[in-house]
Amino acid sequence: MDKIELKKTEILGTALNIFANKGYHSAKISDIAAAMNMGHGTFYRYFKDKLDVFSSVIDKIVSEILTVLIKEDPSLSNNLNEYREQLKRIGEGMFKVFLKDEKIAKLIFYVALGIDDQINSKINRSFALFDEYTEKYLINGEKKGFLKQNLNTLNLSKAINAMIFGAIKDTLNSKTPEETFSNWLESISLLMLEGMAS
Amino acid sequence: MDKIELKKTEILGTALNIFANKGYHSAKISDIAAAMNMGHGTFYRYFKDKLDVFSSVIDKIVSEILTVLIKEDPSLSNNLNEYREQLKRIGEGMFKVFLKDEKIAKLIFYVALGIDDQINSKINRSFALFDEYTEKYLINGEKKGFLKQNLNTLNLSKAINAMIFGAIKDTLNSKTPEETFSNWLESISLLMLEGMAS
Amino acid sequence: MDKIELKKTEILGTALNIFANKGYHSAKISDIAAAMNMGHGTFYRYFKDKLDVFSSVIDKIVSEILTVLIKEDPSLSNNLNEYREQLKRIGEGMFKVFLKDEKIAKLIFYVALGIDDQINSKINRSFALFDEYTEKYLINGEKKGFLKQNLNTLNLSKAINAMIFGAIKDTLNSKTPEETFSNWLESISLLMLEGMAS
Amino acid sequence: MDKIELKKTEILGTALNIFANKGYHSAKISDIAAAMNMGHGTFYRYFKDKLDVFSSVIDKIVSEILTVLIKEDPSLSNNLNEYREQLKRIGEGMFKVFLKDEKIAKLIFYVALGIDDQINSKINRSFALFDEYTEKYLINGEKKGFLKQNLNTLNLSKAINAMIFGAIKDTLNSKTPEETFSNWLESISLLMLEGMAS
DNA sequence: AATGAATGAGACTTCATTCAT
DNA sequence: TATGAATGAAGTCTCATTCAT
Repeated sequence: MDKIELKKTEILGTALNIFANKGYHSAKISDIAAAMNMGHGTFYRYFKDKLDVFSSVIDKIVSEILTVLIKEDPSLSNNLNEYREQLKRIGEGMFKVFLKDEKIAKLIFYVALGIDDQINSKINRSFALFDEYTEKYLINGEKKGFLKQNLNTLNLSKAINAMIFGAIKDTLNSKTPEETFSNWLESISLLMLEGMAS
Repeated sequence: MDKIELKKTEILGTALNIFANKGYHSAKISDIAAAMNMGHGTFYRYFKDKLDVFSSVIDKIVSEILTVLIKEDPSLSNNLNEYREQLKRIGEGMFKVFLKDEKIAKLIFYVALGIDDQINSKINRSFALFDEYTEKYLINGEKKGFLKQNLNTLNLSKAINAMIFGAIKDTLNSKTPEETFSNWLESISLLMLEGMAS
Repeated sequence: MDKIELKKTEILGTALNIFANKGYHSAKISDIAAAMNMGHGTFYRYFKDKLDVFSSVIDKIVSEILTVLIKEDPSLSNNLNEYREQLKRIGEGMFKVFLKDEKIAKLIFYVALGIDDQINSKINRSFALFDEYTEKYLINGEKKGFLKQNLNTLNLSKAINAMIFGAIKDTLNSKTPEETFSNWLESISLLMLEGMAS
Repeated sequence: MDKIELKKTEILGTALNIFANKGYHSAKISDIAAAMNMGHGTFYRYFKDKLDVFSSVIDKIVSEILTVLIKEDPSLSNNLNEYREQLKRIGEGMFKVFLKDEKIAKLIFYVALGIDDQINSKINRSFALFDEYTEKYLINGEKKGFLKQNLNTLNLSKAINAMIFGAIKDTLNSKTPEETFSNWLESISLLMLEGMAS
């Protein structure tokens, strides 16, 4: 990574913080530059304009998340118990990515929405990727026989991810994030596997 | 409703459209005024400032949603089949509110986020109300015995609502909204009641 | 005085208060109308525009002051002692006019300045009248022999009036107006008659 | 003085002219910017807002006046003749400050009044300083014996300053300022020292 | 005669972006 | 390469004045 790439990365980190704290419109280029201890004109040597940094911040976040996601092999689990374990691991991974630095979740779930159509579809595409990935687990479970057959796997994946993202948003506002998230995981697990019917 | 109240309502409707189309920051007061065929100074006879209209738009939406929600009596269903029917009715109610005019969903789920702390907490409070309301159904099911006992009803309600809101957002982007939403409902229903485990 | 004249007078009184409290630019026509319990459109039936009321308020004040001034006959006093008495009476008259309703002084000495050239010259002309009137006393004193001969009466009148207006302004800001004003009168009297040289 | 300080000073000079010509409310930021041949956004790099420049203009004027005032030592004169000479010098100093650039007097005596409470008290405080300074001369004269004993020095100082400021205002409107001011000084001197009584 | 809804000119202020140094 | 002074488009809001009722 050359010097320029290095500086860009540094700016992205700073910008992420500022955007998460202030929102897109209230964050000023000069805020970012000031936080970097550089003249705000210098900013434009590294990014075309404000939307360019923001877009890059989103890119970086999405790719980080996908990196974590990909670590786990969807075809690993062979029975319900192993799947339960796997779910727990995935959940913990998500927790680490999103909540270790809550700025990331704030950006993806709040700040990035409604700024620009390009950003919108970028985020939608990422969520679609998440959905596809989750689906792989369901397909594995179907194949291995520990999940029901003929599930509408894509739809179910979307529903599961909706719960996961709900968990993350709720945890963001919680004063006891670890506990909150763990409660969510339990509920999600119950709904996914046994359902609530007696 | 007197003349002023009437005009305010009319402005609110127009503002909802403009905000949904352009987002909060890109929507100009003069856009709203132009769409109403009135001078932009006139706007300020009816609302204190930009945030005031926006806030009022949100209020109106939330109250409309709650009105629909309250129509259904949570203690109505006595067994799983009746509950399934009820779920379907609720889903269709939501569908009508949010998707009849997709602007409403766009505003609540995209535009309103991250503008202002007051707006944020207003929306959070509404979501909390939705959660409480959903919980009533679960408690009824527990009491009547067609749902498992000792469920963590609040957490489960949040998870269920996360799915419902996920359904709405997904449907917003869909080209065949009715079908999309109906698929979602089926998946939600499966997860809620039986789960996916074989 | 017909009905219209009556209403105009009433508005002038109200306007005087509002202008004195808020200053010319911060006082709104609607403030005046509201204080009169009338629609602000009605205002324009009685006065051409904002400057018109303000100008009329000034006119009214000036004419009131002149009325008080003229009451005293400059040629009344025949010796220094009578003149001293007369000075005291004049001072008390000023005190009554300006300080009974301190709004009047505030308007003339603060609010009215720098609004408009026409207003400026109107006020300057009034002050010139005061000067001329004061001069009559000096001329009388000269003639009667209790003042020095060959005084530059006009200049001295201006200087004396400057002190009197200084007294009024200072008294405006004082917490013990009566005492403050009486101290001023004493000093003015000393300077006018004996001077400070030992 | 660095570059920024230099530019601020330049703007202050321009602003003084514009405010004196148009008055506070009619003077637009864009007037100042145009007179400086700069974009009106540039103005805000140097001053927070309109009131900020105005306040700074006043500060500058007051400090200039005080500088002139302090030059003369109140304890310098030892007898009436020396005091007369001194009075003349002070008068000429004032004349130079205020009337060399009549804008200054216009601002202090007309424009600055009634804009803002902070400005008001700033100006009142300056006038109080003038009074205190004038009082020092009287006290010196009392001590040296060429003025009467037991004078109410503060009150007399206020009265004297009122005459001086009256002189300045009158001179502002005069077509022969030097002559007008010199006439005033003579009258003031007469009143201060001998009085008019025969 | 009285009203007050409507108007829009006009002023302030912000901040992304440019560019000369 | 870095800077930060300069810019001006753009948007919010106010309020004197008009005019239809």
